[in-house]
Amino acid sequence: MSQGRESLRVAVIDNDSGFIRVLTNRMDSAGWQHRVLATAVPPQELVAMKVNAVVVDLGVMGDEGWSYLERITGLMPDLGVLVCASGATVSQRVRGLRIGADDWINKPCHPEEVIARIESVARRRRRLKPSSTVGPLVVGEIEVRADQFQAFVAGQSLDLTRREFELLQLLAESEGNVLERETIYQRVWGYAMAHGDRSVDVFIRKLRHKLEKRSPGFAYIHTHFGVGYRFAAESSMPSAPAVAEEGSDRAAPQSTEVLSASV
Amino acid sequence: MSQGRESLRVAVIDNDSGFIRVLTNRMDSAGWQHRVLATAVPPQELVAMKVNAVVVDLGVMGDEGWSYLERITGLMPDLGVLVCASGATVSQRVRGLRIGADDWINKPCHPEEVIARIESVARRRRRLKPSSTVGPLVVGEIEVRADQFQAFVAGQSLDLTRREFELLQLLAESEGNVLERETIYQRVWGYAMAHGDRSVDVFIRKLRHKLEKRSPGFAYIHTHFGVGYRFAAESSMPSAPAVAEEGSDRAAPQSTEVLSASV
DNA sequence: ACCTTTGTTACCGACTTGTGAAAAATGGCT
DNA sequence: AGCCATTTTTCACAAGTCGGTAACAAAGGT
Repeated sequence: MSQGRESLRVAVIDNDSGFIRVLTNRMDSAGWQHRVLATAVPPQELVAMKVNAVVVDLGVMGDEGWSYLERITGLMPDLGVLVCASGATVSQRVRGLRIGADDWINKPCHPEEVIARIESVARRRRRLKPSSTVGPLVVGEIEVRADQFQAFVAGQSLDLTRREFELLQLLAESEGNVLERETIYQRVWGYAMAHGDRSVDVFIRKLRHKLEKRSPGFAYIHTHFGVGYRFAAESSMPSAPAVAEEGSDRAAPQSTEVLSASV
Repeated sequence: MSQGRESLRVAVIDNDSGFIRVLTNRMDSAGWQHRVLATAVPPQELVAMKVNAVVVDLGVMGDEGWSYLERITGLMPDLGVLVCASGATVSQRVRGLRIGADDWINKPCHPEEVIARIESVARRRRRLKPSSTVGPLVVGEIEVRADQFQAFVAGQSLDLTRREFELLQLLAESEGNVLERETIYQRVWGYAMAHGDRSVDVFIRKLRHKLEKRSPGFAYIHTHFGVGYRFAAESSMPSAPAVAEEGSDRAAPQSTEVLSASV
């Protein structure tokens, strides 16, 4: 499992240009995605950005600062909040932490410490909910559920083994794209594919078989000769129209019809 | 506004008597349970104390400090760790945070701020609490009662031991989801699972046995080879009608609407 | 035609899990 | 303290399952 150093998404709410410049530099070299905001934004917007943590200087908001802090910590308990303010007293820091901030560091401060504290806060937050963030993935009639390590068609399990599931998950995630064998092997097996290794082909066959069993009438895995494989739900019925993408409503081959609700 | 201020359990590893006196005073008035240790104790002992957080002065351990810190953060990812040391440099603080400390505050510091930071570090507990406050948990024929540390079928106790109950409770709470052994061990035993440890398997067997005794005709614990276990009440009778749950059939997806168009 | 790439099947060894029992630890009791 | 009953952990072995390899067939490309 190569979960370790995942790139964080961080929002910075501050207008101290010097501080921002050096901080964004550090975040860049750490490979983090970041967004700088000169002023407070509505909490909804922070949600939409899907950030793991937010660094905020309460100074930019004046008296609103406290209530803003309270709002985002109350609304988004999973968000890491690091307050980074100039010349705050002990009682101010205590107040901020009590309200829900995860950490507080006074300026002037070393950017490396800010980075380390963001990491720490994000690490702590992530321990909370490791899995529930990933919603089920739907392609054609297939539903891939990471929390179950399984895929389903109309509620019926495909009985995939671990490797089979991981392969299907990778394919489903990159729906529509052609993946070369080397890429697939690298991402599912975790290391480079030896020359002449046929494991990918064999597992593709196993997957095809199980997909066909539970969802006949669709072809999911398409071979691109000399290149690799592409995953896409296509009707294999000669007379039926092509795709089964979301939104396409048509008569099902069997007696059961599957409607996919949202993206 | 701090509602369910359940008393935290905190261990303090330090020998600075003045600091300790004033800190324990504050913890007492906050209603926390605490234990002061003049020297480092084996991580297992911290596990046994079931503390939510530990405050540690790396000074008391000399060079061992770093490795000790590394050990406890590695072994107990859920433990809040607040380092509280005298005159640490930025790079030392960064190193500590990187190793896994949740926070670092330099002495001399105001005890109220230490209290607030401990709270902040331990705040993740809030999430799990509400589940225990709600009524007993029912899955299939099984009723799990957290207030009694027992589970029942038709009013009959399963005679679970403490560990058995905790394991069953965890499984029942995450009904339908596959839990990996490492996760189970981490959440029931409280620290990281050693490689090759079979305790989870053994207790799963014990649970299965007791569940089978009191509730035959149902299969509750399902093995996912190479992954872990999933808890769900499924009728083991071939012809018998299904579950006493809201979903009428097997592990069913929630995000997909299945419409049967049969005549 | 020729060679290369992919499909398909069967099999064996390695690893995972089930199972019972012994050993160790825990906790109460006198 | 020592003793006993219960619980937890560890161990060894049995039973299963899966993954990767090899070997051959089929299909695609030149």
